[in-house]
Amino acid sequence: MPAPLETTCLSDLDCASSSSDLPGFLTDEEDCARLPPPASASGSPAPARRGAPGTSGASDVPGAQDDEQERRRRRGRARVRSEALLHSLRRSRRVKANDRERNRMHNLNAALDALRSVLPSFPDDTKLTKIETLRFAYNYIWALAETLRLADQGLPGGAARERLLPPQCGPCLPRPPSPTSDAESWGSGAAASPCAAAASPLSDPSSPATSEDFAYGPGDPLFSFPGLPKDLLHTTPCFIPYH
DNA sequence: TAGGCCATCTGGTCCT
DNA sequence: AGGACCAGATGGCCTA
Repeated sequence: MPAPLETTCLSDLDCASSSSDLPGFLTDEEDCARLPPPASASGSPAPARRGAPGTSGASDVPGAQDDEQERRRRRGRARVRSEALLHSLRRSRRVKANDRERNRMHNLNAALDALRSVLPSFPDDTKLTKIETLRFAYNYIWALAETLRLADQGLPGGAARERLLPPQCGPCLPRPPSPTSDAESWGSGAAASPCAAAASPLSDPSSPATSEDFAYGPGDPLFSFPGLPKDLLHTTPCFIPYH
């Protein structure tokens, strides 16, 4: 019965260490089956390990009944050993998998940090969350690409914006294309018109936008895209989708 | 105290 | 078979 392992292996470390000394593995159950009841309650565990398997005194007891009993005991011990082996094998694989997973997540976080480091920084050194970093990077890349495109066209910022503005929109750029079809997570669900969310904060600074509208409003450090034409900066509410 | 963010563990699935 | 990837669960920490 693997019960002792199940109940004692509460942590990975416990189990990892217990699996390392497996070759000499002997469960408490085996010890109890093999040994006579201890004379005192505080018997040291060392004596329990004495005697190799098969060297018990049962063999010098004559009688088929005793033989059968001994066979049954051996079968039981073998089953316990194989189950424990299986359990500890699974355990050590799990521990290794956990370790790999941890490393993988650390690498992912390192890559995220590298991404943060090339994004425009903020005066208050606010660390972007993971999701903010990804969204901001996406928008930032889009904004840079847009800037390049305008530069290629040789258009001044104002004229360029004229061409960019959708007719139904005020001071607003079209949103960057969604990287996925999951419109909800990129905030387009609420804004069939890309300007819907931005209209309020732009027209009325006293009523700041909620996080459902967009994350960063005019004056927010996130507006400071290096290299972006100034007049384009004021259009950013529409291309910083959130939620 | 509730909610957000994060790290970690875990089991399942896919790939090599 | 073993590793990579993924998503769900859980618990800790922090902030409004």
